[in-house]
Amino acid sequence: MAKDPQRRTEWTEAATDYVLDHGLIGLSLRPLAAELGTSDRMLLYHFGSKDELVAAVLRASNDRAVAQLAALPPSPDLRSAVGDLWAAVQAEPGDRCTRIYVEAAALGLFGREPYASVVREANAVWTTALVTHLVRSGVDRALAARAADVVDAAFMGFQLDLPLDVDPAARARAVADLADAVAALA
Amino acid sequence: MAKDPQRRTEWTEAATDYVLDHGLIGLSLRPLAAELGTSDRMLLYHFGSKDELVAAVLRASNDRAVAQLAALPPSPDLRSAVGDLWAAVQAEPGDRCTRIYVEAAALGLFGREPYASVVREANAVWTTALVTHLVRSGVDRALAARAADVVDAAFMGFQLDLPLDVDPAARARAVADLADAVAALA
DNA sequence: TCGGCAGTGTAGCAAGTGCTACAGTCGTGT
DNA sequence: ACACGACTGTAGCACTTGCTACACTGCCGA
Repeated sequence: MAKDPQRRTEWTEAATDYVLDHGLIGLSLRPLAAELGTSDRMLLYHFGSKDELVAAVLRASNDRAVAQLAALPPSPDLRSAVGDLWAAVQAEPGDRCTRIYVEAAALGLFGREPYASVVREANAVWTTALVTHLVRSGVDRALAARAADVVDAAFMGFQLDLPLDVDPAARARAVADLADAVAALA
Repeated sequence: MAKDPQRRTEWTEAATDYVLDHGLIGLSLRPLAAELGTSDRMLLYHFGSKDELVAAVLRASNDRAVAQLAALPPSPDLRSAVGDLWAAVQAEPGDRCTRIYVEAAALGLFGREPYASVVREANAVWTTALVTHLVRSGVDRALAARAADVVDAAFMGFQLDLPLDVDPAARARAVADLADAVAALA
């Protein structure tokens, strides 16, 4: 489809930045192309279709988020690992990746492609990253897998509420409660 | 704006059914109007704008979901209350209301109106309903409020993963884990 | 009887969508 | 020198979007 992989990867990164800023749901090729200094024509030429562009962007965004998790130093125990993970998820610049993931998941809620498929991939990779961090923090692998499922779900829920600007203290307490609760699974 | 409140409420309910079936994100007036046996012209006349229509639909959807929660008989304790709540959230027809809520929250992620405002309202009402059920189930009010925050977030996360058709047994285990974890907060 | 007004149908607008047809410009291999 | 293929700019297509202008109907009060 595309012959210049260099240009394609450059544009994928730039497009990811753009989407992270402007959101995924209303995404349209022409404004994006203008920001990249090109035209919708060129984006379609190099990516084949908007769907392929979106898929590439979502994968890139997910890669960034996972990389940020992987860079996290091990935590002393499960309880503090939950807090550390939330801090990592909330930290620039990965926080916006999670936001995009949530948008993609919403778009895939009714099975629409390519969102559903890409979200399925991304979710698997993301959950693995969570488990890996827990294991690195000394948590038993089986427990880590179970804890990760609960923690992942709760994180996504917190992320959905973020623009509601709930009291930050309340959110911090909720995260602490989550950590305590999950730690009690041991 | 609209002079015939009867017609407006009828259409609100019918439009809610339609949105519950087809999703909120790609919603367009003309197909919706066709399904209701009218025209986009009429919808705009009676609702004023698409945004007002959407707001009405979201409120109606949320009302339904909350009603389903309110109809739930009290649970014996906090732990089983979490399981019962999840069963209620998952049960027809309220499950689709949660899905729409997730879509609306995603649409409001970047502050876009009317989604952000309506989601803020809906979230408050929904959380209150969760707390109410927990209190009715004999949970201390302060604990119920904290548990509800964690449970709510986790539920939304589970909802996001639903179309990924994760292993049902794994999901059941995750819900059970959540219940155990939250119960440990006591 | 008549005027006004709520309600409705028809048609259309301006804007934006993803995508494509066509023509051109390069650099490169023969 | 020439042809070929990769790449790109211009223009446009067919379609959808929310919304509106205009004309018309019917009912209700004066």
